Amino acid sequence: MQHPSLRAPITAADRVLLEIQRAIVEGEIAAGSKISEPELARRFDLSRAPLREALARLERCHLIERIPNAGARVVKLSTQGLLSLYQLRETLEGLACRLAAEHMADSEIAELRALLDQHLSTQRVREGESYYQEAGDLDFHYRVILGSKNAYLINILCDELYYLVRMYRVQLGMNGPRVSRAFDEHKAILNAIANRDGELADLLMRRHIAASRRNIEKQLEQTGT
Amino acid sequence: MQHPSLRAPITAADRVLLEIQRAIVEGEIAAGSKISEPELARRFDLSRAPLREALARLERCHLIERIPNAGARVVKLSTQGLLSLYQLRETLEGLACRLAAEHMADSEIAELRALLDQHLSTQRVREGESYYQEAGDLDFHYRVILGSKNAYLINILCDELYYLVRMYRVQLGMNGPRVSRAFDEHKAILNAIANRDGELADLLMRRHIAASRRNIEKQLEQTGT
DNA sequence: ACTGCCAACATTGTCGACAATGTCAGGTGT
DNA sequence: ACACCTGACATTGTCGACAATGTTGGCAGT
Repeated sequence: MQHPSLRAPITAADRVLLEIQRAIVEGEIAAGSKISEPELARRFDLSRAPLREALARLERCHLIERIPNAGARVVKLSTQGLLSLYQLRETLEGLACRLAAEHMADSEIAELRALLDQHLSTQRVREGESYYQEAGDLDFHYRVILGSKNAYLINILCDELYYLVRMYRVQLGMNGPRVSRAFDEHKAILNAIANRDGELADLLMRRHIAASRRNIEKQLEQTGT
Repeated sequence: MQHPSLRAPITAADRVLLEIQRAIVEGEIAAGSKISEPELARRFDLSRAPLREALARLERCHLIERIPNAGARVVKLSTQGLLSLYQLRETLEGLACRLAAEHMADSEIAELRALLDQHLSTQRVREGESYYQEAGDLDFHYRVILGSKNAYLINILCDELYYLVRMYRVQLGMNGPRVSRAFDEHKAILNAIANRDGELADLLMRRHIAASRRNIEKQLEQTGT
């Protein structure tokens, strides 16, 4: 019940999992395409045993769907799926914020504030360079989630849902939008947490994610169904 | 992304998964005890490959915890864990209720009402026989969750969290409490859903689960840490 | 020409053995 | 007596091969 990056020993299954996760999230393995165990085993030069272990975990984070005796497919992105995913995110990250306002140590809050200031400056320097914003946004959300101190909540958001979130953002080209707006919203959320106002932090986070959802929905409609 | 009971082909890993799940939930395999792959393989008379597949899914529903190269242990019940679990349940099932009020078909609502009436009568007949209450309560919650029509939400609650919920209830001997109260609360929730009042249904479900949590917490404090 | 059956193929599920890692008891040195 | 090292043991991770299941193309019958 801890974040996988913390688990010390790295096995072959772990390595191939990270590679396939990245490949799927970035679209290198196309959404909706079939997964062939023998093919992937050759490609990554290992046996099917650790590969199947990796596939089990990919299913856990909703990146693939398996049917017994029939194989696995990469998930397809859809408006319906995006809506379901963000409905959950709004509720869960709202809860995370409320709990973070109760449980985060003062030192953690200070670090988070420092992080935001740092992001702000790098963002001004590299105007338009959106990768930093993307990574920075994730970093902020991760810290708040971890601040909730609820192991199940952390597991669900960080290990099971966020890879999918990233997949939607990357594959729909969510590169440089909402930059300054998002920063302001992050700042407001942080202030609410610092004031130990869980209710407000909850509300602000839900709005923040709802805005993000509308942003992606717009993009998805333009791109096609 | 569907409830496992719907997946047609049943493999050896599926069978042993169900058996071990039951054994852990009912305490036949003690909480906190170490899991030995060779031992379980002998006990269920199969090879370690499908067993490891089953263990991967047990980890997914938080019944065991694995450490690479070191083995797996059955989870230990704790007040902290119970609190974390129920914090999540309150929020998630509240959301499920709100969505169910929006998405459940009239026919589904009618079936749910029939189910409640049936439970009420059997409960009156078999006063004190708590198994039916336990099963009936789960049945009610499952139907509401499924009524949300949110695949991710359904997956998290039914496949990842509810085995643990049952484990707490069974091992703490939550057999016959809160019977009539719970029925009334279910009825009120159903009415809110039938009236398409998602906000009220959300609130009532949260209260219902909070009451259940306090009930179990009391039991846990009496039993020990 | 179309439908239904059938056989050959490819893929997934399972198995037993080997390699790598972790654990623990016993011994040694201080 | 205590801490550390060491080596034998047990367990987990990985591998290649076999069995079971699903899929696909071709053939026969209507």
